[in-house]
Amino acid sequence: MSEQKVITRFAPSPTGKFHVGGIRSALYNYLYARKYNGKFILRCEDTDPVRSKKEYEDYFLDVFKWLGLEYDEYYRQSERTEIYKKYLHKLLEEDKIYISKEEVKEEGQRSEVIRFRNPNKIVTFRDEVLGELSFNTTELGDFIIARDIESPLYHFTVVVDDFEMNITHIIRGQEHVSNTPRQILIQEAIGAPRPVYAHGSVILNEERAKLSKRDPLVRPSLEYKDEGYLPQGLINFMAFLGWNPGGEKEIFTLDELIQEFSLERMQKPGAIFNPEKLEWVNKEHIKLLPENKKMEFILNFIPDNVKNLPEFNNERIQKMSNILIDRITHFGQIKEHFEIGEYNFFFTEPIYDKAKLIYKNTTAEQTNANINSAISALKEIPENNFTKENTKEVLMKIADSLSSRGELLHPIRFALSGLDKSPDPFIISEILGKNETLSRLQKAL
RNA sequence: GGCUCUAUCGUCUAACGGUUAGGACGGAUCCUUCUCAAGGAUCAAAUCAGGGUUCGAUUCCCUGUAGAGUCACCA
Repeated sequence: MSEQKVITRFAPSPTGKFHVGGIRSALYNYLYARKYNGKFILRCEDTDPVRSKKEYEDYFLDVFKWLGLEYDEYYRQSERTEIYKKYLHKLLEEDKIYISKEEVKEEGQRSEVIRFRNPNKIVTFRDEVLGELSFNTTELGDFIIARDIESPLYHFTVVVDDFEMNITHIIRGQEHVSNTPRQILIQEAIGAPRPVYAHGSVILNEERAKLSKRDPLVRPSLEYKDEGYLPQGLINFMAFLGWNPGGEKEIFTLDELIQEFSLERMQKPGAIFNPEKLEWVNKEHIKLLPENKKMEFILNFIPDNVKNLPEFNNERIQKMSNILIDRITHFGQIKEHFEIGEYNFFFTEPIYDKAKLIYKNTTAEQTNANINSAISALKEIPENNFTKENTKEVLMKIADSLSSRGELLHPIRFALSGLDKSPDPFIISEILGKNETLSRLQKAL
């Protein structure tokens, strides 16, 4: 017997902006399908006409595009009414479902719905992460599977579609375990085979509650894009929420995740979404970026008013790339840093309080003398060799001869940046270049 | 409340009967150029409790406790 091809699916409903929590299930299904050279199907579950919106469908489509999770097939349930109808008719004929008269208690309720004739049995199924699970379906009663023949409900459409699309593995969160027995009942009624189930851990917030829509943590996925997170960072982080490959390596590319992913290593206990860890993972992926990619991101996040500063130019940004990136965990922070003026001194002469040039309890005369000796030492360095290594060498020689290095280093750095906190004077002078450095030091005198 | 599931540092987790219970994030301390950042080093930090089973339990079983999920004419 030949191996059955793996087919997985992810089925979001377009009733809100697709949030990060959902990414993990999508990812697991994607990884599993790719690992076994199977198919990954994306299905838009838009059977609820009042809550489903086209804009939300476009939204999750954009998320998949951004994350680079490619799907092999795409379906919209709202376009499959005829298929569901066919099954509904068949089950009606077989008396496995029936049209039920209802007492109308609330506005909007129908006087007639379609109910499933519950065989009231014990349903037992094997879950790849939870083991064997058993439910008495009697308590479910004759649950409703369609409003009417034209409008089937979730449990029914899911089962029909999974059957029609030959889904072999259903990987989802444990919030769905209690849905499983009734879906199995429907499967048995339409004669569908039972797929492999794998119910992963629930993603929790800091309060240990399931991520809910109004949780500040479950932001719409694209906000992460807008804030300069890397898809590979978010993917790596989400993959590790409730799964891990066992080793000590933590930073994985998408391809590596495909290689490593396995159902057996999915976790049972709920996993708390820890934003700080995301920051770290994302930063690790930033470090992995090639230089030109880093530049691209940096440039995208520099505010326009900075780009209009007198000495702004891309070459200078290129030189600043390391100090910019050292200070961030996602690129949006570059924008923040520029917005509060952190780096303006690189493109325009700083304005500062002269008194602050003086280090601790040194005198103005000493400070002047120190700056002067720095100037003459710096002048010796050729313009085309004005590197941080060279400036460091000459400046440190002077600094070490003083009673404390700060007597020299502080006024130099401050004269260059005008800031209490800034990168070190060596890298600043390299970025500024010999002329600008000397001129700012001169001015400080 | 019913049903179902879960339980290792604060967090994500490793250890699938035998380890000084490992790693990472975060935290603390120190070092590395005055400051900031990055980097390096070191430290603190856990097997929910009680019973079994076993020569031996984080690991298997039971009870308790705690937590989570779910109980729609939503998905």
